Amino acid sequence: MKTEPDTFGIDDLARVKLEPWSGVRNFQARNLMRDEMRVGDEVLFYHSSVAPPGVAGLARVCRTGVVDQTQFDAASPYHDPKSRREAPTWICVDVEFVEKLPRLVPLEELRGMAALADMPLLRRGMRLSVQPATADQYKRIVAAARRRA
DNA sequence: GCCAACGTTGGC
DNA sequence: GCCAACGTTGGC
Repeated sequence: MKTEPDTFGIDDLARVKLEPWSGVRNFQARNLMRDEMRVGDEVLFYHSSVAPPGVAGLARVCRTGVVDQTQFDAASPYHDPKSRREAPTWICVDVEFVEKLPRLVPLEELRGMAALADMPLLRRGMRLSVQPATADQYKRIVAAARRRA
């Protein structure tokens, strides 16, 4: 899951412990949260729009089928006037803090890892804020962070 | 700040 | 349903 640390980063998640992943307004990303994620799924917490971008920490899906309340909030930048309460358009998940990695694993380093060649994150033009990763990719990134802390 | 990539919007 | 225009994302 990608996030801009200036807005909400791993330190913010560490502080609040649990956060509804609201504000996602892309159907593909919503479908991943709504249809693919399960309680207990491990999450790579990725910091974007900073130098350097990279995986900063770990989180976990702790609730699924969460109605994104910002869609009904007229004052929110994520307000969606077309969405109805009886059939909400935007469904997300709650994520809980697991840990801040001992070091940020930069995007550049991820690009250098052969085992990650197929990760959507590394594809050109990939902007999705929620993306799948395999268990193997997850383990390798965590291992890289611990190997050279 | 630039710009490539890509999603969304809206005219037709 | 097509597609050009536009807006956003996000690395650099």
